Amino acid sequence: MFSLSEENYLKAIFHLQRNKNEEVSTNALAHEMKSKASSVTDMLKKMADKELVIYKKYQGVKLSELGRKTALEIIRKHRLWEVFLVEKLNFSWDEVHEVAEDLEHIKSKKLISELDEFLGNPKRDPHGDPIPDANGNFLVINKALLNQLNEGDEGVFVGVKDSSTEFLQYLDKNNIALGKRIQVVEKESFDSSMQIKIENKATVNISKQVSENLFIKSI
Amino acid sequence: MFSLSEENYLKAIFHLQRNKNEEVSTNALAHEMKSKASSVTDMLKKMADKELVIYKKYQGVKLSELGRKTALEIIRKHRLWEVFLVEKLNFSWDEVHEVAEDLEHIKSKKLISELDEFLGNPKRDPHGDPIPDANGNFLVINKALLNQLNEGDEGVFVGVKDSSTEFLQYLDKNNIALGKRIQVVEKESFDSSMQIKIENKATVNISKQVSENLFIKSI
DNA sequence: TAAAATATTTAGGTTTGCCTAAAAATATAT
DNA sequence: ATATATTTTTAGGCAAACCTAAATATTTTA
Ligand SMILES: [Mn+2]
Ligand SMILES: [Mn+2]
Ligand SMILES: [Mn+2]
Ligand SMILES: [Mn+2]
Repeated sequence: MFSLSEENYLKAIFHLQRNKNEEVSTNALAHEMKSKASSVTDMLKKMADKELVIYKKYQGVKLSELGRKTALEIIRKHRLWEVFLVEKLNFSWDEVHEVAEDLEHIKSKKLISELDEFLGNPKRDPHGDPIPDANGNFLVINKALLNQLNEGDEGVFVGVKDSSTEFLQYLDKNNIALGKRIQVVEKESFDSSMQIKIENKATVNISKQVSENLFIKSI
Repeated sequence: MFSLSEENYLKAIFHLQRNKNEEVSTNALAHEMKSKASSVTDMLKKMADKELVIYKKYQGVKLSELGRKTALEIIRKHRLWEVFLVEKLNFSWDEVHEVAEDLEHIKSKKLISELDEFLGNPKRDPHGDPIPDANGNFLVINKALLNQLNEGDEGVFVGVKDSSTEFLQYLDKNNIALGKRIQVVEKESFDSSMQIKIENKATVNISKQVSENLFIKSI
């Protein structure tokens, strides 16, 4: 249906749009795609012709309904494969992204619906991100970034914003795993670092860079 | 490492070479790749530069050691994915080929070694073809095509030569499945058709086209 | 063994998805 | 409001993997 490159553009635009309906800039997209602005302009013209995106010169781009639907299909596949790799093939959560990046482009309706069922219709991937169903619907959970909580607040760690290998390995090392209960013990206004308690046991000090990449669901 | 197209060429050359060390002709390869002779000549020059093949103008082509090793890696992946699809995702043996054709190009050492283990290190794929191990070694079984047997001979059905959807579905319909014992009841010299007995029960009449595509291991 | 048939290669294009450099539009600062 | 900086687009190219048509080699046949 669509080329590998088109699919990757769709995903990138989707992620840059976030929930909002905002336009995405050529430069932002070039950065996300690790490519050049001129290449992006090229591609956006082609994708607009195919009605995958709404693009107006100098005005940025957003996904059309078709584009959004297609992006969600790819994200569904990406996240299902990540679950497969972790649950069935002993991958750790910091190893799955690269491989899923390729697997997400395999085109077979049956493959993905059977995989979904084989995995027990999981609702979230190993990083806590929601897995869209076959119609593109997914659960939006009420979560906040840890750095927005106040002293004494507590909640459950439900997702990461940054899912780079380095960050995930840092979390492993500090025993910060999905599903664990986290309490803000102290906030240092000077550098925005935080002291947190994990599962009422270990107390760790984390930098602003860490706390602004952890999603917490309040309880 | 190598492009999707290069990998498909390697596999095609491997299959056309069969066990023999014979040269493969440009035309044969074009036919196998569903492409044109001129495109094949183009590609062979590039692949020879990369030392994947040994190619001499007008003389045909064969795989280098590197080419053979790489081809076997792709075949290993193809067949492991086929097993996965049949054993874990409820695909039937006539549905797996197309999807495996794409999955075989995913590049991850860990993925394939873990998949192998997850599947219990299978030795054959759903069509009876041997699965090479990580070093490219595989079992060669002593088998013959059914049409080469004589009246009264018997053996076990261990593989198909033609693995097209149509042929596999024909076999399903006639209850001819891998592992079943087959006995030649009668051979019609006129049209080379055969009457065979399956598991000492059903007697079926099969055409030459069928019998020359079934591999039998004598017992 | 020479003509005819067939197979293979070369020449010259196309499309996709990239690139650099230059031009044009938009945004920011004075 | 104008000058400057930044962003975006256009122009012109490139490599991969195809294609058709024409040229050349090889094989077959008479
Ligand atoms: Mn991708
Ligand atoms: Mn993920
Ligand atoms: Mn393939
Ligand atoms: Mn097979």
